[in-house]
Amino acid sequence: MAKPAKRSRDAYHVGNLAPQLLAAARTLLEEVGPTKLSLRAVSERVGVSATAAYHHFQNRNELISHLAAQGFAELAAALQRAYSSGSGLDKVRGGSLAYLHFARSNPALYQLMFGPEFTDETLIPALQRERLAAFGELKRMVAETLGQALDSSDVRKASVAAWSYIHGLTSLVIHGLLPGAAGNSDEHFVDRTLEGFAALAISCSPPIK
Amino acid sequence: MAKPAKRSRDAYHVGNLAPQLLAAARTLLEEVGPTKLSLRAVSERVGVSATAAYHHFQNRNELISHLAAQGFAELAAALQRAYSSGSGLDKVRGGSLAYLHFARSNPALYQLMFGPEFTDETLIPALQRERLAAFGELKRMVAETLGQALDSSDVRKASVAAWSYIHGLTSLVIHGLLPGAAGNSDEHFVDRTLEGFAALAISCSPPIK
DNA sequence: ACCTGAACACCGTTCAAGT
DNA sequence: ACCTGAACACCGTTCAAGT
Repeated sequence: MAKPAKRSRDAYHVGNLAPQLLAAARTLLEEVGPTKLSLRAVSERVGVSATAAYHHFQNRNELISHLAAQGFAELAAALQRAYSSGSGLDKVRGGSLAYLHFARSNPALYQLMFGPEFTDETLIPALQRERLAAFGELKRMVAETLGQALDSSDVRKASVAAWSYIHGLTSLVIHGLLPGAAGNSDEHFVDRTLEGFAALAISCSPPIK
Repeated sequence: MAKPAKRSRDAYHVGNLAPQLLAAARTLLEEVGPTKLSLRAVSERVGVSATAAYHHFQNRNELISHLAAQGFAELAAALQRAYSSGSGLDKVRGGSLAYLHFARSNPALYQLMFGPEFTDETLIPALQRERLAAFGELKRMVAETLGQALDSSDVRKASVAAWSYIHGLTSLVIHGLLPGAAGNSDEHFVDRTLEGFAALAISCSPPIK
């Protein structure tokens, strides 16, 4: 709320610098984009020296890892809120809308979450955990629409399929690869692609004898 | 083939520096990843001053734009080669395999192609053109499996759906978000997700009366 | 026309020193 | 324990000067 005024001289020790840095990074992220988020700019915005962050995070990667973890936690929560008791299609549509809406509301964060900085196996525990939690939420939805156990083979396969679809659509929309990506509603994209899948499913299923 | 030996003093003018820079950038890209590809490192590898590139490209963004354009052109070619005259499912499977195989063979390039550097509308013509050409190839495949005209509404919707699916799957595999992403074959991922969609389609279609 | 070198404004990161 | 300042090795980019 308040502007990030210069820290007064007597507040040499901050006490809660880590969360302040994360908050500043979060807003800066959406301002400058995922590739141009710099530790120095974050520190300056908080009003602290350029190297202060190193007493709370190992390096830039650990800072943005926490940002990404935060993003997955919020995505999981959004999916949970989207719980729908309608038909199978209603559940899939509801979840897809919640997913796409979260990403379009936090485009830079979403790009960061699936960005190239976290490809290797050296993920911090928080990121690994929240990522799994978000995917777990998706699996729960799929299990319900299929009416099968959470750990069944069908649910695992269908969950990866559903995640591929909604992540792919989201990614294309956010990066502006779809014509009119800016002007159209979440419902527009989700409903049209769902119709597209239905058409493909009919053409791909072997003719019923 | 040959090592990028130091340019001899008499070759002050190179003549074809632009393609040399692109070639060096392409190999460096896969070595260091899409975010850490630096103009200076590319120039050094070619054996030219750090600022020479600015006589052939406006800036770093234009250089990597050409790289991305190259990537989309190769992706389009790969999809074209994957032409399959089998059933609808065969066509979708063949195209998906070609797509995923291209991306897994050029992971950093694929990440660059869909990276955050090209979100705005200021795309260079080459990139816009090749991107459209690649998507056109995908549309052609979808039109054939649906048995409908290239510009029909069904084909447009199903094409975005298909692109969402395969881009999403590819992205998840490449970024290592899927368990065992490294060890499994292209066929494994494509066949399993295709089965997953089939299961979802059955649960989502309204009960046949 | 094509390339270089010095210069500027940035980065991430380290380390000794301050409070 | 927590933070700063100077320092190092990098960046992208500009601009005057060299060939």
